[in-house]
Amino acid sequence: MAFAPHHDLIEELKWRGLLHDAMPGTQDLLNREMVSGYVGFDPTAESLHIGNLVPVMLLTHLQLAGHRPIALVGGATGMIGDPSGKSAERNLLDEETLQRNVAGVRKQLLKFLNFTDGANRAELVNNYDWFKGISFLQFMRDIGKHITVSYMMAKDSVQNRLETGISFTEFSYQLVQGYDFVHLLKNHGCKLQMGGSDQWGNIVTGTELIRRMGAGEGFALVAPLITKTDGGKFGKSEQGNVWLDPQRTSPYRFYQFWLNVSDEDAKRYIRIFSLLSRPEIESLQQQHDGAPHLRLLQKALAEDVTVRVHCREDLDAAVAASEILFGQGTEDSLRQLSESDLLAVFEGVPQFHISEQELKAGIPIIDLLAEMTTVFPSKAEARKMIQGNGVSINKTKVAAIDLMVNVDHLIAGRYILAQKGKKNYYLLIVG
RNA sequence: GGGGAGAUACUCAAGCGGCCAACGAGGACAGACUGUAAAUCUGUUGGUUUCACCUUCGCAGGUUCGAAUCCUGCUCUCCCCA
Repeated sequence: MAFAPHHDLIEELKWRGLLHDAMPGTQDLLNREMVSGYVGFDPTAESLHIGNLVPVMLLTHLQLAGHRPIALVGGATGMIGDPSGKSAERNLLDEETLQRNVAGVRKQLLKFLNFTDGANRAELVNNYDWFKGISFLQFMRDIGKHITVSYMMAKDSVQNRLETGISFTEFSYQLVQGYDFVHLLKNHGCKLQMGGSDQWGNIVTGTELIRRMGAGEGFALVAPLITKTDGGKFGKSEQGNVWLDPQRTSPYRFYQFWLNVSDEDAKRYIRIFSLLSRPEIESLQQQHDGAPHLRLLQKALAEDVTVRVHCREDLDAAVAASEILFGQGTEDSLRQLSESDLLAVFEGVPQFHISEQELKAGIPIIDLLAEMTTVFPSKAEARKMIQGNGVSINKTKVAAIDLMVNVDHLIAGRYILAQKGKKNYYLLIVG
């Protein structure tokens, strides 16, 4: 039976801004047969972060086009360390951490693809499974023999490290990753490797190894590095990395991250990170240009990504929280919330506990924010911020520096909402 | 081994005996304007019991009424010659 892709993947990726480069022949291959393609994920942490979402999207689009995605967790490569983009040798992760990371990443990847139905159902593999049976000598003889040192030296990832130093371990990395490709081609019929553009060098070593080992032909496709228009690094918020793990980055913060993207970035990101169709996106963009203050693009983007990474309920809660915190929220509307609603809204917000005794006596605002809690690192800073009109209690600006906070400020009997600037909330709980 | 230069707050970078908690730039945070955007403007960017006091200028001592600034030793970095 002749294979027909659901659509031209390369064209789709191009339009979405997800295509940086592809090896010649890749497009033909994709339009000719059902292709298995893989992406590798390094278990450098227990959770993926939103930067990893880009290669995840490549797999997702691969599957949507009717091809078969393979997600690889680098249990073996993670033991070596990829020198790409690193300016210095890294410490090796201990095995226990590595195990935990592999398990964490694995679990997250399962969410994004269809692993159960259809001929093109996804597959999840761990390269440790095939590397654990290969001895060092075997590797040197069977694999290392095919690639020359000068070939390996020519890679940017290695070149950039010649001055500062690179261990043999990291130098060898590309061979290890390269062999993954050979293995997947032989055992899973996987002809395509995808990844971020920083992986191009490693991927090409793989296709080269395939050719020289006479294993057939490998193809490659990489996505561009995601940037921010203002030059900052993508994927960082004030709180640091934006993780997929709700324990590390709450769904609320996650949602807020996308909602806060600039107009320029939103136009690019919605193509890259959402699964909305081209007509939907184009229509949204048009509406957005007509009424930019409504931020339809950001909302659609945030909604789509939050639902896929977390779930519909988490999105609803995040939207509700955002509504209260940034909408027409006033002290009155806050006071009308029930305790359970309040807790739901502030689930992802940092919380502090304070004693009822002290509150009854009244606590100077400065002490409350800098001493009893760590909203501010020092009293001086708290004082300056209050004087600069940057602090609110229960959505009401603190005007007096010597404000005494007492039981009258409690909401729902035991909460106080402290706010630093416009976007930073803290929930103080009595008891 | 010989000679030279340097180490200042998140980063870069002034200061070279008192006017220095330390110019300036970047970054970060906040305020105003907006749209929880961008740009722009403004403020803050050691601590405290804040009109004053205390701890900071690689580390340890010393000179001096007084040191980031001068002297001695130590540690580290960079450059030149062997």
